Amino acid sequence: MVDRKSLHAALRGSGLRLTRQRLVVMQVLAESQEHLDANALFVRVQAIDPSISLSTLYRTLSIFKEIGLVEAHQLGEEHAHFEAVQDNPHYHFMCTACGRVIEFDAPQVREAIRDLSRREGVKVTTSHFMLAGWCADCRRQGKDRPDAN
Amino acid sequence: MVDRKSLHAALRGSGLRLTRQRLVVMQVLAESQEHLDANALFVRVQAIDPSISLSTLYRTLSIFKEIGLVEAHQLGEEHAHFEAVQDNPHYHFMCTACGRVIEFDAPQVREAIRDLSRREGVKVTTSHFMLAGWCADCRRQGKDRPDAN
DNA sequence: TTACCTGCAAAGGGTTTGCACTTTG
DNA sequence: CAAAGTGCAAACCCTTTGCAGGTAA
Repeated sequence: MVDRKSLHAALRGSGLRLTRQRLVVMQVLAESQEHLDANALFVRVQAIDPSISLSTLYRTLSIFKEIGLVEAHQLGEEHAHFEAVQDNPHYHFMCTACGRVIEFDAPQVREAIRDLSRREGVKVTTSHFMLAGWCADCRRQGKDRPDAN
Repeated sequence: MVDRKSLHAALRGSGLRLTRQRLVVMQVLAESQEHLDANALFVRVQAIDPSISLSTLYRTLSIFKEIGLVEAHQLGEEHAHFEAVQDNPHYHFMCTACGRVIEFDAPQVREAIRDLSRREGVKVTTSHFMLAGWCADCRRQGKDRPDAN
């Protein structure tokens, strides 16, 4: 979803236009494997085109979210982080000591969704599964045992 | 955790005091089965004691969260909602059409956490699993098929 | 008595919006 | 050309904080 053509198509489908600004935002999203917040994205966007404003970034992210091109996460109870949508569903673990994010897949989550859908008759369209704790490195350094200091 | 005594004990354990305000907040939390945001809690708190301020409510929620008496959730990408901690872990489904929240348990989630911990060597301390979509009622009313209108 | 806690009002920080101008299709 | 999009600055909203006066233990 980096190329101009498919982005153009995705937007046109909702009566939206492809602008220079939206192309830049999508490019930045596609290039960032990390999960960036609006500010971090803004820095990268401005590196490409300093004339693009923060409001436009927010408006663009909101639109991309609506048409399913990006997802927003609330990592570690903080403010929103954004990520370009990928093929395989995946989830996040965040280390509360060092901030590292581990992406992982969990087929059990899909099972749980199927169970609930069957039991309650609901139709699930969005799922968030987010873990936090200590990563292996920080545990090794004893950061999970504050008493040991 | 409604009674004065155990709340007092829980607070004392962290060098905190039991005040009139904290007792009222805990009472409101314990009485609300729903998941209320700070404002909704504030209304109920004020119904009991109009002199309690919003800042105190926030400070109290923050303290209760720290000592593990309440949990905060980000339902439907909105702002924080609070809930008194219960015995059995449970998760939430929110209907995007009518706002109804269904609580459910999902043992698979615990499996997924075990898997990740084993695979990555992490220690999970917090887990959020949140689903959204259409509830059975709203599906019946065709709200999941906007095209059908 | 002395930390700790409170209410108030003001500040904070991320996000949204009104407006006049520009640009896409 | 009409409708949609943009930059700017101000507004918004939820939440946090400084402070001077209370209050639990």
